[in-house]
This record gives sequence, C-alpha cells and structure tokens, in this order.
Amino acid sequence: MVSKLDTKTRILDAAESLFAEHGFSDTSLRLITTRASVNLASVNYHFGSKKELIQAVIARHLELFMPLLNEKLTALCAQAEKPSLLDVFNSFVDPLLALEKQSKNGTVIFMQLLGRSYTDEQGHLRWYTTTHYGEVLANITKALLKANPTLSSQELFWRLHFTLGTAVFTMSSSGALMDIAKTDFNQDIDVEGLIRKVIPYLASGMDTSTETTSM
Amino acid sequence: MVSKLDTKTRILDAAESLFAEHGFSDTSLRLITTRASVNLASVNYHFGSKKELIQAVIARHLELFMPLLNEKLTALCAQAEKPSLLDVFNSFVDPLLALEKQSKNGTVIFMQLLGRSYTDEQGHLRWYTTTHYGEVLANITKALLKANPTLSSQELFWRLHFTLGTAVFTMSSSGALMDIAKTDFNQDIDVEGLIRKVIPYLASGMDTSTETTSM
DNA sequence: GTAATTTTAAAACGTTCGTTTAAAAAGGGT
DNA sequence: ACCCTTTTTAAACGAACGTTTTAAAATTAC
Repeated sequence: MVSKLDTKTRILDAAESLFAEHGFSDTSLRLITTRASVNLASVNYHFGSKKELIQAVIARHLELFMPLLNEKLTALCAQAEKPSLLDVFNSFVDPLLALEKQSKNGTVIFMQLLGRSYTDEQGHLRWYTTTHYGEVLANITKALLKANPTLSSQELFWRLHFTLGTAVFTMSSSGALMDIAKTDFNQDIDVEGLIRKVIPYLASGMDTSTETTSM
Repeated sequence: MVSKLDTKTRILDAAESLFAEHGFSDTSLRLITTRASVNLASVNYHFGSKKELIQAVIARHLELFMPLLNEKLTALCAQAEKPSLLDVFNSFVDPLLALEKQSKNGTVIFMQLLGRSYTDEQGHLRWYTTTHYGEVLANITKALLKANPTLSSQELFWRLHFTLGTAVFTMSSSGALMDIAKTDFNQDIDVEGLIRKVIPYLASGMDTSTETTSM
C-alpha cells in the first residue's frame, strides 16, 4: 500500500502549499503533479477530481487541528473558575502550532485555506466544517460565553466573525507583514510570535463594551 | 465619444460585480462582456488586457473613496481637541457609503476587491494603493496617533492590519453573515448597520492595553 | 510462479481561456 | 459627399485547463 512516500501524500503536500500560495483556481493539476513528481492522472485516480482534492487538503488539516482544539476547550470549560478571554484564545495556540509540525508553514497554510474557503466561492467548505466539527464550534462559543457571560448570542456571533476575519487575514498575509516589520522596524517575528501578538487584540475586541450599539 | 451608455463603463460595471462575486481568475472576459452586452474584443480594445481591466475597476473605487476619506481625516486632525478612536473609524462611514451610491453594493464590492487584492497574488495592487494614496494612508496613522498617542509605530502597524482584516473579511462575507443573522436571530441589518456594528469592535481592538505583549 | 488487482504512465480528449486579426459600421470634420 | 479616425463586430488563434482512455508496470494474493 505504501512505497517510498505515498503518492496521495505527495499530492496533498504539493497541493496544500500551492493552493495557499496561488489560490484554488490559479493552481493547476499540472503544477501540483509536477511539484509532487507524480503523473498528472494520479490526482483523478486517487481523489476523483480537483474539487475533491481541495476537500482532502483542508480535511487533513481540520482532522489534526479540531480534536486538539476541542481538547483544550473542554478542559477550559470543565474547570470551576471562570476563564479569561485571553485564556480562551490562548487555547488556539498549541493546536495552531501543531499544524506547523505537520507540514512546513502549516499554520499559515491552514489559515490561508480557511480564508480562501470563505471567499473562493467554496461555500460548501464552510458547510463541511460546520457539519463535521459542529461540536467543536459549539465549544468555542461555550468557552467564550463562560469567559464573558454578558454577551448575547447575537453579539457573540458577530464578534466571532470579526475575530475570524482578523485571524485569517493576519495569518494569510503573515509573510508580507513579517517582511515589512523586518525592513521597517528591524523587528524579527515568527509565526508563533505573530499569533501571540494578535491574541490580545482579539480578546480586547471580543470584550468590547456595548455602549454605542444601535440595534 | 459617448453613445447610450459608455462601453467602457458598461464593462467596468459588469466586471466589478462579477470580480467581487467570483474572484478575478474565475471571472472570464466572456462572462463580463455578455453581462455588459458588449463584444468580447472590446475589453482588449478599451483596456488592453484583463489585468489592466482589474486595475481600472479598483482604481475607479479608490478614486472616489480616497479623497472623501482624506477630507474627513484632515478635518479630524485639524481640530484642536483630541478625537476618540471611534471618531477616527467613524470617518470611514460616509466614504464607504458613498461607494454604495456609485454602484449597487458598491461598499461590499469595494471591500471584497480590497481583500482579493491582498490575497489573489495581485501584490502589485497593494503597491498601487500605497504609491497613489500614500498621503491618505499617512493621514490614517496620523489620526489614529492623535487619538491614541501612546501607540508605538510598531504597535500601530500591527493593529492597523488586524483592523483591516476584520473590516475586509466582515464586509466580504457580509452577504452570508446577514443571511445567517436573519435566519438565526431574525435580525435585519443592512450594510450601513454592519459597518456601524463593526466599528466599536475595531476601536476596542486598536485600544488594546499592552500589558501582555512579549516582544 | 502465476493470476488478479492496484497503481503508474503517456497520450489524447473536448472545453474554455485571453488575445489577435481583419473587416464592417459609426462618427466627426471640412 | 468625402476622408479619416474611432469603435464595434465576427471569427479564429494558440495555449492551458480538467478529465478520460488505454496500456504498461508494479504490487498483492494464493
């Protein structure tokens, strides 16, 4: 079943980095199979179609990330004392960094794919996530509500998506941002540093006082 | 020079909505020219290439948005009293809503294009913006620094991009978000309502206290 | 060792893409 | 009316795409 290095794995590895770099549509199967050093037809043989390959690439990351995150969140919800919002967001750090070990730049690639799955008309991707990992998503809101019980479910909904926007956009363009920080401020920062830098911002936004809300 | 309705304008109108809906690569010139009811070759005749058409579409929005924003920001910087961060972000409201009047869903389309210009490998788009509207961008940071003088230029840099992420992502997926809000909470909200909802979040994030920053 | 199955390989399929060409149509100036 | 420029049109170009086909090679099972 397995030779030197699984053809399926080679394809997934090549595809995920190319997808993150150029987007789904702008990455051809020929480019993927060339980088993976496999035959063009192997994609259709092993995955069926390009669309199913995209699903497989994202699924591989979700399968690693989601259980790790769920573990952290349930632990947080199980403890007696009330967690801070920083505690909740810090729960994401280890699962995100675990992706880094699965594949080079795994964290950034994961967030880029997550962002693209929202914008690249792959609307079914969001559906896939919510149906396969609805329990985890529910635990995210549960933990956030435990940290800030004054939040209405509506406000939580909005701020959760505001948070997702910051996270996705920041990590997606992390390469460019880190370059600018290096040249402009001579500031060296890696992926983990960037994650830890954005978390206080996210916690602060999630904790916005609702003084000026109109509806 | 002008007939019933300029062919160039018809192309720009059709292109901008299709670009925002499907992305640059997934929108073919045939789709654009069909919706615009013009000949396929007119795009290359009037704009030279597809890439130049993309530039033109974004430029048209920037040319409306940036001067309006600059006006608001300079007024804010000119006044004696210190503005709040909410004041600064509220300066974006009118310019954004002005886009809504230029074309249907103009605000959302503008933000979608802005987001895509960051992620769709159109890195030259970011360069175009910074070189053509560097003055405006400088005024943004100037206004924010006036509202919060304790911010270092580095922290401002990072939080500005965090802010951009929230704004772009929220407005880009505004259609889906508003749909969910409608079905889940029976909450009716339009583009202006969404803008006004995200602004307190952005101000709060920009005002994050730097207690836990590590580097 | 041989047969059955799985995987790889090269080639071609039909489609769609952005762009170009060349001629017709429309417009403007005198 | 005429010429000259601008614009529109239909048709075709070559390239790149995802996918399919067919056969060879490799692997597994007995």
